[in-house]
Amino acid sequence: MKVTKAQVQENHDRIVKTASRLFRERGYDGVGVADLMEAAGFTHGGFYKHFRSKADLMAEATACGFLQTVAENGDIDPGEFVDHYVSRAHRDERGNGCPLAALSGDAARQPAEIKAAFAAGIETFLAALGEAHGASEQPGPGLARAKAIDLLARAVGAVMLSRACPDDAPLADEILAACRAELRGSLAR
Amino acid sequence: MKVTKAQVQENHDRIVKTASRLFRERGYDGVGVADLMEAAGFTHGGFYKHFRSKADLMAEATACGFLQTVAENGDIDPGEFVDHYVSRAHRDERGNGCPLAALSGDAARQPAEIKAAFAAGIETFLAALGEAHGASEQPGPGLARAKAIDLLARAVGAVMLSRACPDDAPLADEILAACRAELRGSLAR
DNA sequence: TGTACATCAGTGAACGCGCGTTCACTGATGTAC
DNA sequence: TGTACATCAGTGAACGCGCGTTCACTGATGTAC
Repeated sequence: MKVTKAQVQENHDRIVKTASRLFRERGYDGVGVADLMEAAGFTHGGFYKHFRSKADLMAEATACGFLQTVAENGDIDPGEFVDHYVSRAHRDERGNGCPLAALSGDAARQPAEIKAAFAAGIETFLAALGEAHGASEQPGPGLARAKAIDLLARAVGAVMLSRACPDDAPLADEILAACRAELRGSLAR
Repeated sequence: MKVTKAQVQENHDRIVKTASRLFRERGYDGVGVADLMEAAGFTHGGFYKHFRSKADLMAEATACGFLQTVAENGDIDPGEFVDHYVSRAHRDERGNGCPLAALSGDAARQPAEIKAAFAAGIETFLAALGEAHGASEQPGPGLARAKAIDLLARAVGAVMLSRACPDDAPLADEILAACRAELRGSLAR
């Protein structure tokens, strides 16, 4: 049965948001089209009325995840960002966390379409961090940008290494605590 | 046909080494048992004479990758480590590079068996970095360990973010350059 | 505004394909005498 | 040392299963008159 235009848009958004969460939880290859459509409340056949391919959705869902994450992390100063990002809560909530920490390992093996979504996401992140960072203490935009890049890489690396450890390993929490402390120290300088 | 005991061991090692390289190149899910055995010069049926399951091989191949990587990065000082690890050569040579940068995203979704191999690999890395780092300038072992963890997370994060960008994106190289410069600055302090 | 018809989002069965794993078989190796 | 036999690494066909994608169909929506 046909549905209203507004309903189509709403359904499309629901599929993308569901995919965005599931991809972050299980990886791109860990979520099938049928899985995903069922989780969004549909049967799998309708998928290709919304997307040309699974890769298309992957790109769209990735961009959606960045939007959500940057909105949550954009308007806070670097210290707050570190505490929020390099945390057990973030590590344990993959589905609502940053796509960089959840999917950048997968992205490296994906087609240019998906990699482009990551590059765009990183730039958005840098712009948000650079503003907060640069405004507070850095006069030169170039230096502030390099510092923002390093800050992001450190935060992403810390969460990823922590996630790679067994859930009950003390090392998993130690990594977060050590990186958080070192990052705070760097920001204070 | 049966083969000599020495040949069995040699074949086993060849399968593990081949898997270690292929997994780092394509991810755990990107390499099938048949693919892998063919790349090592065998037919797929013999796989289960060497391993109880694919997951078993994944753990063994991961440990093998860490051995190789720590051997290459263990006996150098932190500055050399940074230049070697946070480099275009490393980014572009996934198959012979560090398992942390190639597979820690995948590891987060794998069974405890594989995660344990990662935790062990990280500890080996920290021991190697901690010795070089701690001996040269740090008196307290606790601080040296936290610094080694942060150093590793930064290096891993930098390579992973660079790999997530399209191959021809300036951002990919910029990330490596910025993180390398910031890391060198931190080590100098 | 009311009617007839074309559109198309969503359904559910079906497609070919590659996956991890199992199995009967082969034949050189390793062992017991 | 020589012979008979059990072992078992490697072969290649086969298994059930889930994947991404296609397709004929349905029926309410949107549109043309």
